[in-house]
Amino acid sequence: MKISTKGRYGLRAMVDLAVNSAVDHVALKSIAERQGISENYLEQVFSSLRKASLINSIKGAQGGYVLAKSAAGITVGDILRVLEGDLSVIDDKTAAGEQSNKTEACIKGAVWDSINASINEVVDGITLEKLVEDYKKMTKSEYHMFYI
Amino acid sequence: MKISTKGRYGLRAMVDLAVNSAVDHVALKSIAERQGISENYLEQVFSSLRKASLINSIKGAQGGYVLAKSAAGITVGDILRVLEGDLSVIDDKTAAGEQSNKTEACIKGAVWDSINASINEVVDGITLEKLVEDYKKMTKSEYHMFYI
DNA sequence: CCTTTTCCTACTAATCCTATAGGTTTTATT
DNA sequence: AATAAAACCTATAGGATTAGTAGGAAAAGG
Repeated sequence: MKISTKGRYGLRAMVDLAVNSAVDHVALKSIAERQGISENYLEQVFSSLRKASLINSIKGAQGGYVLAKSAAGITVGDILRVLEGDLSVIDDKTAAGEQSNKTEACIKGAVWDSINASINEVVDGITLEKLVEDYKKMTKSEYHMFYI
Repeated sequence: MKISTKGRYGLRAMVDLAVNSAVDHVALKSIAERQGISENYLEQVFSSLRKASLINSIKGAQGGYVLAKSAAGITVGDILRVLEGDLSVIDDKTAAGEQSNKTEACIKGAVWDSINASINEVVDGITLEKLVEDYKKMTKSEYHMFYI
């Protein structure tokens, strides 16, 4: 029932990228440093995100990454599904295999399907843009707290 | 992001127990047979459920298990928390360790906390009694479909 | 007693997670 | 053209977790 580091790091990196790639593309190294994530490991995460067309890469020296579309058009669900696989609490194969059991079938209908639906509703309702706004508010308010 | 066999088997076994212990207590062996679960493995599951006071045991020959309280007083959340640990998608230690990271802190507030809340809302809103009713309806309707 | 059943603990094979390591290719800059 | 910076790719490995297996100890009914 846990989200792995791939999902957590990936989401953080996407927020970081959205915040920092507003002007220009961003090298993975700088994201890894800011977020305290191993460069090699983050590469694997970005590889998945790129193949899923959530980010684009510019190769070669002075290359880097940018969002493939606007932050408003990318949801947390889009990101997590790429990195965690589908977000249902029971995987489809297991469900299909045990569907012949009446007890399991009835639990699936009442419990698993409801949990899945509610998780998807949450993650599909939060855009990267929203997270960027939250982040900016947070850093802005800390600035005031410090200087006033 | 998956619920393990402990949670799935445990929930099935609890529904089975609720259905079959209405009259008398039930031997683990019979539940294991009906549900197609290894007896030894189900023992470990029941050990946890007993220690959490969700079921009571009668030791010795002709012994067995019964629900510790009415099916209406036991929720899916009660059962899953015993068998899966807490149902949050990020465990507390991880969250605390990375809380100093501003990006992570803002993701936690907007994403992880929301997912956790929605999962808990679902599982705490479904009682074992509800599942038993569903199960009975299901078997009843199959009976009609077959004979009419 | 003897059998049934709960209760307890140790072990293991397999899988998944979390990286690490090191190389290849592409491209801007000098 | 050479160099360096960066993306891109693949293999491997240690550790943790999962999903069970195995076998015996203790309790209680007949």
